[in-house]
Amino acid sequence: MVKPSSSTRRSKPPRVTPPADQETRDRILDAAHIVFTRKGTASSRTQEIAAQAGVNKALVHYYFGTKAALADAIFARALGTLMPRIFGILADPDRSIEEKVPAIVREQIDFQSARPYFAGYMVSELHAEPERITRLMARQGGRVPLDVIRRQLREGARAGKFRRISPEQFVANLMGLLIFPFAIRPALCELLGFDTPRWHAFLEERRRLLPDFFMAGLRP
Amino acid sequence: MVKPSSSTRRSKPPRVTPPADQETRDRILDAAHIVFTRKGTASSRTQEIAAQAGVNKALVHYYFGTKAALADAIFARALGTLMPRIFGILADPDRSIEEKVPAIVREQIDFQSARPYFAGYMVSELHAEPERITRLMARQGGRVPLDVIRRQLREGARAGKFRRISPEQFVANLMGLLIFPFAIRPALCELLGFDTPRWHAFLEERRRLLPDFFMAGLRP
DNA sequence: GGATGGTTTAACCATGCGGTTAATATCGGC
DNA sequence: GCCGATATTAACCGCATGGTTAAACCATCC
Repeated sequence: MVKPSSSTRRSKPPRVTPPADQETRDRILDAAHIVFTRKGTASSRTQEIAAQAGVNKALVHYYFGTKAALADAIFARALGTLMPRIFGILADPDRSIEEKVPAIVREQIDFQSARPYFAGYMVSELHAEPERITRLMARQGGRVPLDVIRRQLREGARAGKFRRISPEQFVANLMGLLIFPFAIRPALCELLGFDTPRWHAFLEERRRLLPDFFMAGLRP
Repeated sequence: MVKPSSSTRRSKPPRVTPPADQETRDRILDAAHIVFTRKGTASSRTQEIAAQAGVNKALVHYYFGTKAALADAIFARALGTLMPRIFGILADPDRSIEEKVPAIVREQIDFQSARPYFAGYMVSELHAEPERITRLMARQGGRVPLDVIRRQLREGARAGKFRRISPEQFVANLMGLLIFPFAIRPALCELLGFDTPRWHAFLEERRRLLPDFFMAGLRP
């Protein structure tokens, strides 16, 4: 635990916010991520996070002050992991929409498959505490960059390649198709009678289908 | 409050499960629905439900035994409201897919618009307690009726009208497109810079767009 | 080797909350 | 008008949980 002391340590001003040991800090963050994503913030116990991190409960408070602050950190981190994977690709001016959509589909199906609780967690938190995203978006990034995709959609429409569709609808459709099935996986499996292998088959099918389905939906 | 006594009352066996006054029972259910959908089961307090129902907290337990049981009741009720609206239409053998899709789109956008917390609540609960839906589906209905839609998709594909697509993918796509934006509304509004009027404009646009988008996606 | 200051822990505290209980209110039947 | 049942309440209980505290720990510097 005892790391070679924070490198950003200046000698004169006696620091106010303790930077604290980065290693244990990360251990707690990782533990919190596991617990929070699995159970949601409200049903998670700081004690369980501490245990998961192999650390005393008080230490969690030492590093993050309050459960809510820790929850914020985890949520912000999750958001920061997810959004660039979608909007990073969408904002690329050097790739056509026909290239971007399959790329995002592949990327997201891989990403979400590897993190079974991620989508459900995100949606749940969004619903449980809608103000949080306002707060967070204000602090960091801000709006999402839609100009590239807007331009590409407009040009495609002018060329008769696409139907007239706003980038907002485009994004809503894409995210709905990609994320929703993961967010409600247990229900979907029960509803459709999927066991785990059939779920994976479903995802494989989806990987092939979605790009065509989505692009066909774009055409007039 | 005091209703003309339960009609199902038999005189001999001293009833085990109290049928209890239907009117207050419903008042509690309605109150619980409001609180649970707004805050989610985990963050809701029985006290708040009681207050919302204008009733003593103990009475909630008198009627439903435990918070979890009440939560189950509310969730089952919500599921029973949502599913038939989608699968009732889908299972109709007398309407073509071209008729069903726009009907469901209209219906769902109206339904969800009138219940801003519904979608988020459903997804959250699904994520928080995945076993619940297993339990519930076993008790009531069971699987979802996909045969009609399967037949229609197959015939459409044979006629060259549709791409080859399984009813499972069909349903996943439809639900994702319809429900997801409502489930993450706060995030979507923040992300896309929507205020309330623009959100409604977005929904209007969506009402027009989705049937075409979806049907175009089906075509080969 | 001891003073200093960040790190970690065991023990503790206050309280919010789910659930229970025992007493009261209300009504239908006689 | 009283009886037996159900309906409703105020008061209470136990405990889990978020958060605090005071002490121990352990590097590092002089």
